[in-house]
Amino acid sequence: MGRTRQFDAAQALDQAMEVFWQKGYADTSMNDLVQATGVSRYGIYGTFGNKRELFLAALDRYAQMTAGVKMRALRQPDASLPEIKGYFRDMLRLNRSNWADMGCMICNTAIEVAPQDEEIEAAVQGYLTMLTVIFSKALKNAKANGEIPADTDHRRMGRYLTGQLMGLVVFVRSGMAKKDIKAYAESVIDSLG
Amino acid sequence: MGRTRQFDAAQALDQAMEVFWQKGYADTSMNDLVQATGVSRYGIYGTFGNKRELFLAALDRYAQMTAGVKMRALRQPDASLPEIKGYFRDMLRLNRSNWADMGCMICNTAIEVAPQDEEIEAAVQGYLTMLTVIFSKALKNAKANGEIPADTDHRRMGRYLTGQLMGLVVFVRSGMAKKDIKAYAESVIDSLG
DNA sequence: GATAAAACAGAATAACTATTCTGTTTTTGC
DNA sequence: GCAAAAACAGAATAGTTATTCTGTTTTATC
Repeated sequence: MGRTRQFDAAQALDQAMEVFWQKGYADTSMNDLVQATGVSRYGIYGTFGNKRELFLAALDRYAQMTAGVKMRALRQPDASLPEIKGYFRDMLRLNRSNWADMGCMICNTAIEVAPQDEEIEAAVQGYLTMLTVIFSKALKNAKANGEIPADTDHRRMGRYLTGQLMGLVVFVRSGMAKKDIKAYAESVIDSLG
Repeated sequence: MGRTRQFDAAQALDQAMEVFWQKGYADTSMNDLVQATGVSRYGIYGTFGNKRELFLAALDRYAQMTAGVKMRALRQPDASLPEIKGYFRDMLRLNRSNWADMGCMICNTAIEVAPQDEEIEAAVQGYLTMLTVIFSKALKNAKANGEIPADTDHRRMGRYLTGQLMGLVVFVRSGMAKKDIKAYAESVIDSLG
């Protein structure tokens, strides 16, 4: 018995994620979240715990979305160099969409929250490792295909690409001119040979 | 006439800079600044205006310090490839110092504040351009010395290095394991040939 | 339809925020 | 030493914050 819930928790989480992604943790108020989700305080606290736990859930949702949607092609078992290059090219196309200058929530969180919260720091490390693993696997395939030199350390290069991606999303969020961001991304792509 | 100031404004600015660098803008309170600097509210407001103006001054101080101290060798008129590589190697040494995991204040500000404040966004762009110019000049010398191919676009490569540096400082601030950060930095250095 | 359980909207709380105000102390020029 | 100006410490203010509480409404089961 009891009244039925008036909102969709998954949808509310998506909306909360977008606010946290855009404004960061400290600058997002519970009021912002109530407004953005249309869910009352009661509903938010009852469903997600508190602000910090909601943030953790939103961050995880972001990582799932990134891996599941934006990196779909890159995560195919046979993905190799073309998919890596395609990913960096797609970033520039997304850059013209709604997400124009929000950057990457994992990177934003690494900068803003990780130094002050061990659990969130550990989560960020996990997501960064996930990115590195995704790149590494594609690089391993690229090596098998002869697309890159046979003596490439694909793990190390995977981390190298993750770092270059972080540079890209910093540029995006910093408000840098699109042409300069594009030139940077092309440098990354060109470096892959 | 009038009472003499009891504090050194330059020193207070340095201390404020360190707090902002570590905790970011939103999470630093005026109380934090009063405590860290030992200067009263009256002194801070009278000398620096308000929190935002103090932050701008601290950010500029940081950029001057970075360019003037950390990049001293790189800014010599005849600096070339060895100085670039040396800079990335030095970053790892600094990484074991007091500034262990604070990252780069320009990057932190790009992520946290730039999207919400046009003036600060413009300042960040200026500092990022400054970094790119410093790298570009050294790369131009490297080209003249035959250390890198003659057809290198040194401006573009300068920005590429700035982006890779941003990736590095994101890793540092994220709390990544030192060995992985080191491997990343070595990848950057190796990419220079 | 009655009842109990759960969800609701929004008021209340307690702590914190940036900034300003107040009364006191110190200093310099006379 | 006196007076005025400036700097001081810290109280006061007005606003915001995350979280909890209160009273009302809705729902599923009997």
